[in-house]
Amino acid sequence: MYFHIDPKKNVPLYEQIIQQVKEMVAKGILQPGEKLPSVRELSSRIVINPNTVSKAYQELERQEVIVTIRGRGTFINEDVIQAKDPKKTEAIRQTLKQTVIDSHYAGIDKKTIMEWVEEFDRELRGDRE
Amino acid sequence: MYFHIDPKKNVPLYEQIIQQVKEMVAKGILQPGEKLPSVRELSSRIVINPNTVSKAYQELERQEVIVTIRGRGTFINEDVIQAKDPKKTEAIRQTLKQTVIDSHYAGIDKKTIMEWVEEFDRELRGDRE
Amino acid sequence: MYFHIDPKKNVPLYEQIIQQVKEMVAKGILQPGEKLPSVRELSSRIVINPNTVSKAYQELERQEVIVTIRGRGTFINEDVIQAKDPKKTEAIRQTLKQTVIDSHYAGIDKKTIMEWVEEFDRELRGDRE
Amino acid sequence: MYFHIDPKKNVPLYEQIIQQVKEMVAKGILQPGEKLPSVRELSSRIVINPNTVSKAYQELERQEVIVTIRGRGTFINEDVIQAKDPKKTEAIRQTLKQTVIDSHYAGIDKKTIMEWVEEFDRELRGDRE
DNA sequence: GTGGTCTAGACCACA
DNA sequence: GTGGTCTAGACCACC
Repeated sequence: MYFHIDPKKNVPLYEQIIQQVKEMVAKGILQPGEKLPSVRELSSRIVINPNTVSKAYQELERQEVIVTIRGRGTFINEDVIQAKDPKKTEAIRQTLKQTVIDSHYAGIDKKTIMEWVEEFDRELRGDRE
Repeated sequence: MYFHIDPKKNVPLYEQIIQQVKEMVAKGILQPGEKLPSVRELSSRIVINPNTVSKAYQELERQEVIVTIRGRGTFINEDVIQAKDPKKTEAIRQTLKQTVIDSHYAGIDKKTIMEWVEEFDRELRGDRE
Repeated sequence: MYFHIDPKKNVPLYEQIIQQVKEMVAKGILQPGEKLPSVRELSSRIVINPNTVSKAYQELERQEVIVTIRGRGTFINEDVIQAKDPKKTEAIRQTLKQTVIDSHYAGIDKKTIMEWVEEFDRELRGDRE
Repeated sequence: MYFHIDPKKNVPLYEQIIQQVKEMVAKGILQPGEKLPSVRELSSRIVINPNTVSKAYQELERQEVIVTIRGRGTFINEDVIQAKDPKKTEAIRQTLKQTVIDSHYAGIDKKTIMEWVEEFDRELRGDRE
């Protein structure tokens, strides 16, 4: 369970933590019920301010990816929610549209995009379902 | 040639302009050599600070999507560059990966993603190639 | 006499115990003079730290809901106090106000709130008075 | 548009801000589209750290009570959402239940509770609908 | 030990 | 000017 945080990216640090936890959960690297490192531990491990880790954990809890139990720690939620939120869906659609346009300018063809989607999807679902 | 700018989105205004110009060029709505509205005209039309439009145009010129000819105006570049920049490619790959993960949490399956990619790609290339 | 403790709730564990004891007393499920399980017994039954149970009992005793007789155990107080504490009254008023506001945002109308109050009140008083 | 923040309450400062904004919006004191004081202004006005105000505003935006426009400020949302979230509804029900129980111990009868609900509800809806 | 809140002060992107 | 992010360091409630 490794975190790769890059302060040089323009993605906020707390957002990078969120993304990586969600990725690890989706891939099954983090199992439901499993304990996450404490705020203090993770913050010292990736050399970052505890508040930043805390912010990431709170957002993850809001998204129901993790649950925090007072005085005990934070844990991966037992049942991962897959709520169909129309707004969220539209946001993803727009991001994807922009990605396709950007790919066009970067000389990446549709076939490559399709292969990448296959690859990422396989990483998430292929090995367990 | 219509712009849909939404200040409520968390995408910066200048970025929204950039995206829409690039989309219109990629779709062929804006043809090479075609003249863009002046900074002042566009800024008054979409009710936005001229500096913001100016920033968007500067960035578009840096990306070689448009060219500015002093005293004449700004125009769509004659040949759209499709440079294969490894950094840009990797950035797109990462964005796509995150989109696939987000889709997983939003309950959007691979099939839907694939269809969307098809749809967006068709909009860009289908009608002219 | 069952306890339903949920560590995932953001209500502290000791507070959940307090609330449930008070509810059972108010409903008549726990009768005046009745013996409560010992700290050790209850803590092992609901799988919780004994200190947490102890804290709940101490607070219940402070509120004169229960009394502890050294060497004999803890018991429901013979006469439930209904002291009119202006501070407490104001606190309840404020909580209720916030609940009405939250209901407004949650799309719950006044009628529903009234029905719920009726329902909860009936559970407390209806069956015995 | 006055804020009454009391650091002595055990309700977090940022939560007090959230509650008061929601109350003012529900009462019509703050109209849709109206601008809220900037983070810096409000923080200096109620003598509180800007980060605390910022946290309150971000949570209010998440709840779609306000919208923030980059570089311009924060505004009351044009259409107040009244989403029926079962979890939220259940949480309100539980809070109300606890309030009724607490009222029982405080010697407050059902009639008083009903009157208070009437009073608070009138403040929210009575004057405009 | 755990996470939650708050302060003070800094820097940055955006308009 | 606006809000967003991050750091450093403190205090508190809970378990």
